Amino acid sequence: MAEILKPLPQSFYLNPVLTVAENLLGKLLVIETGKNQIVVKIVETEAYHENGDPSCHAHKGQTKRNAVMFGPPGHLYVYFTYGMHYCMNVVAEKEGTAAAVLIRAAEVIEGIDIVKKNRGERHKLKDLTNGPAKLCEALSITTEQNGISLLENKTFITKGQMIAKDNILQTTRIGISEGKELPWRFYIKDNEFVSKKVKIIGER
DNA sequence: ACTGCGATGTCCT
DNA sequence: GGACATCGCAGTT
Repeated sequence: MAEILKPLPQSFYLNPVLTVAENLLGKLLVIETGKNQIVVKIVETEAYHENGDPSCHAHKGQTKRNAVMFGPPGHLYVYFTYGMHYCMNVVAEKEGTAAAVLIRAAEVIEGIDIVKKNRGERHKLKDLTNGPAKLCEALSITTEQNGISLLENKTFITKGQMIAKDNILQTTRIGISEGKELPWRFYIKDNEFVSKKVKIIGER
């Protein structure tokens, strides 16, 4: 590899979850897999918080499944859903407060061969990682990784491209039935790896 | 382009 | 027993 990549400090994740969600855009997620590594650029995120957010898994308090969300920031919260899919989140805010950012989509920077192998060769490039469960499959993330630290050198997030405010769009979240009105989804404008194009009312 | 729907297992009430 | 922070495929316009 060309350069040394360093994990973001825990202080990055200690911020309010909406701040973390927005600031994660453009950052690089690095997965070391044996002698290879996969690097992806985060292009779409959603924030979830135990307070005021009925769609958050921790909305009704701590359970076995959501326990990691209550733990220290900078760890991975992975859950299984729809009988066949995994979704990955980054735990934010202080220990004892349940808050996390769902990584919904990313763009592969390095390790495309491994990603194609994980996802299946039939897919088009942009369909490899343009959704939360697709991303987990691309990176081989399962509940085995639930709770791991992002502050060490195996799986971590590092500084990437700075995204100008003008190139960040904020909308309501996708695939939930409660808390629909909260504009807690962030994505990079015009990025082709974003999971869903949204019709913005009033735009031509 | 969009719409509907089946697959499938775990957690929580 | 119901819900589920989804995906891929088939059918339609």
